[in-house]
Amino acid sequence: MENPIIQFISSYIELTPQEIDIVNEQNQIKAFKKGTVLLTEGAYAKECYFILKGCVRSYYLIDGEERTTEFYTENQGINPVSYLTKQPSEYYLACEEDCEVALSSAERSRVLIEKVPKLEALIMQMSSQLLVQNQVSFDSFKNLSPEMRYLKLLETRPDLFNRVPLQHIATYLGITPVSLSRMRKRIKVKR
Amino acid sequence: MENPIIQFISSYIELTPQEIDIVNEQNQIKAFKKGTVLLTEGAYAKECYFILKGCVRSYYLIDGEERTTEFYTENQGINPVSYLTKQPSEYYLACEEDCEVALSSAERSRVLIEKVPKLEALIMQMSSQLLVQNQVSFDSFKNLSPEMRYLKLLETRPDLFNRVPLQHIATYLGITPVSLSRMRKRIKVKR
DNA sequence: GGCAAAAATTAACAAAAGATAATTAATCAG
DNA sequence: CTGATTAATTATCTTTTGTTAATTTTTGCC
Repeated sequence: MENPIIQFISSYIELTPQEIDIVNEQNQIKAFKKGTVLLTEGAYAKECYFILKGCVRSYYLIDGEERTTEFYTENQGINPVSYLTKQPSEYYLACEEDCEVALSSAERSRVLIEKVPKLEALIMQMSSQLLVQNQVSFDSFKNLSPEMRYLKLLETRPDLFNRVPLQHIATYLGITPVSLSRMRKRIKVKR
Repeated sequence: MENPIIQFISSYIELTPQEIDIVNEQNQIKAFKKGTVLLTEGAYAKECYFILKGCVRSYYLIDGEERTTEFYTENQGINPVSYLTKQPSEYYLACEEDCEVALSSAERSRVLIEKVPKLEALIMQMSSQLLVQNQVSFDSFKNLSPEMRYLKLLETRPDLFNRVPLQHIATYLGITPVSLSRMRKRIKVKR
């Protein structure tokens, strides 16, 4: 059975057996226990991630409160802003479940692209795709009410509700946990 | 006096006179009157833009209401989602002022990169920068209240308030024009 | 299994936003 | 300059969210 990264790459471009070996060589996989903090506010992100298994949450700490901005799950990549800008991170990354994560660094990405040049096109494509996704998400967030955001999340990522505490989903939706709880009750009564 | 695109590129990488000529050749500049719609919902964006002068607004039409998602002004690039995905656009692009805009297309970008390969690195860098900006904007939007978003916009882009109607700023901030008007009054009274 | 900690819900009240309608102000074309 | 159109404000009322605190439920650990 092939590893998930090769599977992922192969769904975009064809890799020769030699190239698969190279990718696997450059590949570092680590396991993290639930609760592990991968990145802290103020720290410099030295690595980017690709989730093989589990769930990682990004959040800001504002007035002592955690404000969730994203949940990353299987087959999602994390390019911390701090990793891209080389500035101290403004947010945290923490494992919400036991995780298996593939790690890469600027240095290792460089080597990998050097050895398998056609990966560069894929990376550019993914980067553009990431931008699109982010933009679409932002637009959708702005265009929807909290209640519609909640209902949409229920449809698009129902698994999240069994994987992370509701309070984190609340701040992800841009509301307080109390408000989410109230909203859920309201919705139940409606039908 | 050099044209703004050359100036812009030169602030990142060094261009030889020959390269400047090539860039200028591939460069198409158009003027649009205020009110011109550059992209319509359902249409396929064939071009991307770089604003030399003026202001372009992106907005969705939802239940007959315009919901502004971005204001693009001088030295900002516009990569419509539709341009990147080759899918019909979900939003509109319209000139809020008389504009001067540099246009590019997939074909022309390809030729340009072929002739000036070092531009590819710049484009990748800008793409990554765009992703960062978008992510930071989204996070900030989610972490701030409408009032704080308004105050922040006043600080970071005060020019907008003299360039576009408040109603569009309102939907950009994620609230209704009526609510913005009320908020402005509230803030005045406070001090 | 039972205890402690964390999470979720509920209640009550204040603050802000949405909706609708009416009024005032500003803009623009002839 | 003026009338017409568009934008902005104000008022009123409803709905939703924020805040704080108390209570119930769930989770995790020994």
